[in-house]
Amino acid sequence: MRNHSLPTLEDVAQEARVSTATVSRSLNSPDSVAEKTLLRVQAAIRLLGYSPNFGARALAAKRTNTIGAVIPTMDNAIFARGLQAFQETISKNGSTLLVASSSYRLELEEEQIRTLVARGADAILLIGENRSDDIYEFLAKRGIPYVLAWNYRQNSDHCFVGFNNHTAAKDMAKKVLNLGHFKIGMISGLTHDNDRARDRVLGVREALAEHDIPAENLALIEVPYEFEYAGDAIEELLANNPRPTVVICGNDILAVGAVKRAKSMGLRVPEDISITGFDDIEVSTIIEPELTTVHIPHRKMGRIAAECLLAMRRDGSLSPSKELKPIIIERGSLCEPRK
Amino acid sequence: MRNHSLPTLEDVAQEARVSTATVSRSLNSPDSVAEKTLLRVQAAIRLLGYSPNFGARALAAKRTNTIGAVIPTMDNAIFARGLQAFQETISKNGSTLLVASSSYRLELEEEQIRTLVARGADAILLIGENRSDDIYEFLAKRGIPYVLAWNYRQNSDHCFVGFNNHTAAKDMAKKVLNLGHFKIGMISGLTHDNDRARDRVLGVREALAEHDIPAENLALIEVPYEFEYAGDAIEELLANNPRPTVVICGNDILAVGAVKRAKSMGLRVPEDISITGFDDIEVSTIIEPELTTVHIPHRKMGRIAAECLLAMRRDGSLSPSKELKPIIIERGSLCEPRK
DNA sequence: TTGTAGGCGTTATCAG
DNA sequence: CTGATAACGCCTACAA
Repeated sequence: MRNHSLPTLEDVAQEARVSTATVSRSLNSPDSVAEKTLLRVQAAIRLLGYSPNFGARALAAKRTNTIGAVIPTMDNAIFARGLQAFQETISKNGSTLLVASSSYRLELEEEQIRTLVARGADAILLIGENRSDDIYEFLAKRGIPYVLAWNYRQNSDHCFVGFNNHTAAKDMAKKVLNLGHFKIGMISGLTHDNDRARDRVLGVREALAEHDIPAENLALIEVPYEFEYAGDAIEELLANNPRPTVVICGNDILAVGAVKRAKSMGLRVPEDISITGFDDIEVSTIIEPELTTVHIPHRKMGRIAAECLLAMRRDGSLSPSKELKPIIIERGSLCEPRK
Repeated sequence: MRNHSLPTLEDVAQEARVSTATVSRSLNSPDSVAEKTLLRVQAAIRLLGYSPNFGARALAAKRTNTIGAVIPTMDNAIFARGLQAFQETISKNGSTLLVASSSYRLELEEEQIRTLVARGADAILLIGENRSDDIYEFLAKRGIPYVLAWNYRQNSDHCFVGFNNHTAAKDMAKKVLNLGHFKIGMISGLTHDNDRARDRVLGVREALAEHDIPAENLALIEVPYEFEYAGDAIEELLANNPRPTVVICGNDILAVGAVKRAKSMGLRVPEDISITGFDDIEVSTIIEPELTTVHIPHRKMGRIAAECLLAMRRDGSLSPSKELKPIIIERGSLCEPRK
């Protein structure tokens, strides 16, 4: 298992009886090489099983064709679909994807970003906008373009590719309120360090305010994005008096956990308690009843984020933000409150 | 967004009034540098905001500290949990993970592997063993260690970190048969190019044979790992006469799809039709009834695979294979056939 | 269209 | 413990 010193540009050059420069050109701009020469070089490359050395190439060309992404977690499906689309677009463009996950922890994310950059990532995908200015400065200083996905803001210096979490959540809340719900529970993800979660809470709050429902009518619990926590949370919410008739969840994972627990407590969903989700990931149609939730076009978001990033790297300029429109999907987990 | 030419080793050396060699040593083997000098160097590094250039480092050191992984898909949860654990272990060791997915396509996988290697991956995680010899030769020739996960074979030249799909599926089939089922349906993933799927089918077949059940009693359908396909498949199976009393599924995704469709056809699971899964991913406890399935210790597998890979890279020798033991988890989707 | 040659930022080998 | 200095493999003006 030793490193039988691989063939280099030089070896290929000798084999093809040309200079290393010509071999390099055959690789990077075949058009500028004579047909005959090109063929000879390619033959030599195949014969020797040559493939370029990444480090050397990165060093000389000052780019790696590598794009980094730091996502909060790979453990559940929230980011899976979007990331898959992102990666497909990236590799279709001849670049590779470097992934790291931060476990929703800011300091870890910062470290991962720096690592990716050190590893030569020449563009980066980040989730949301919530991180220290240091990092943005760090990236700016190195001229590394980045896209912030899963969120959207107007008039920002950043390039967002995502959706307005605030209005999306607000729309869902309005739908809930229009149905006649008056006493509301909400299970949110941890809002500390998470702008998406925070915006969703604010959206719900705003909807209540506009419907002249007192803020005390909203019982809010924050938990990590895990089934069990959501279960405990809904149990707590249901212990309130008067008990809420609906529980708005910050995402589908939480909603599924809440539905499961509610059912195991002997409640019927949605007759006894309505529950709504957010994201429209796979599980939302596996649970029974299926979740009424906010559909996010994850694949589209991933693809567009990739396109923006590639464009920014290519042109060296800031790409305009792209806003995607969430849609509420009505399935079975939300209905009118019982009289 | 300019590239204000970043500080180099040389800059740091000047600032700290030492040679570049000393700076390099301060970074890579701090112990071999005098306390005083070290402090001066570190101060300079901080002052200048220096961070080493990856390409140059890779070029000079002949290693990248990058580990690659090619998985069939990131789109569903099958590999998510294991990969997350893999990545955690990798990064705890100061290496980074490079991920690519092959969409279950062999030629794409080959391309991805070559790309990862070209990108400087100095060790690689692969799923299963089913690929051309060319690739194994390619890796061997470059001295790049690899681990094959999600499968296990004895007396192999490869390092496997996984489980015996054959016996795991066979055990499940035996449990089914011992319950008295006699007419069996099976929904498998596409076995072409997929050794895990193939082994699972073989395991089921073998169990039948040992129970003296004629091979014709097994109705087998192969489909891609997607809910809808599984739904169509079970519909087809249930149209058989006599109809099977149980459907063994190649994984949980298929099982969930099958359960959903069976229920929507008005059948009760498991009273009218038993259905079993494989993997024990999240969805298996979300569907109702919860899936009786084969539990695979995904996180453990990911962690161990990483440890093996790191060891192989460190020692330059083949690491022994590790076998993990699947366990059948009994939940509600399997019961005795009705008389 | 092709070749020459300098340089990219580190590491590693030797002396000192 | 520290400092020169030669690789490392490729890219890219610049020349021819």
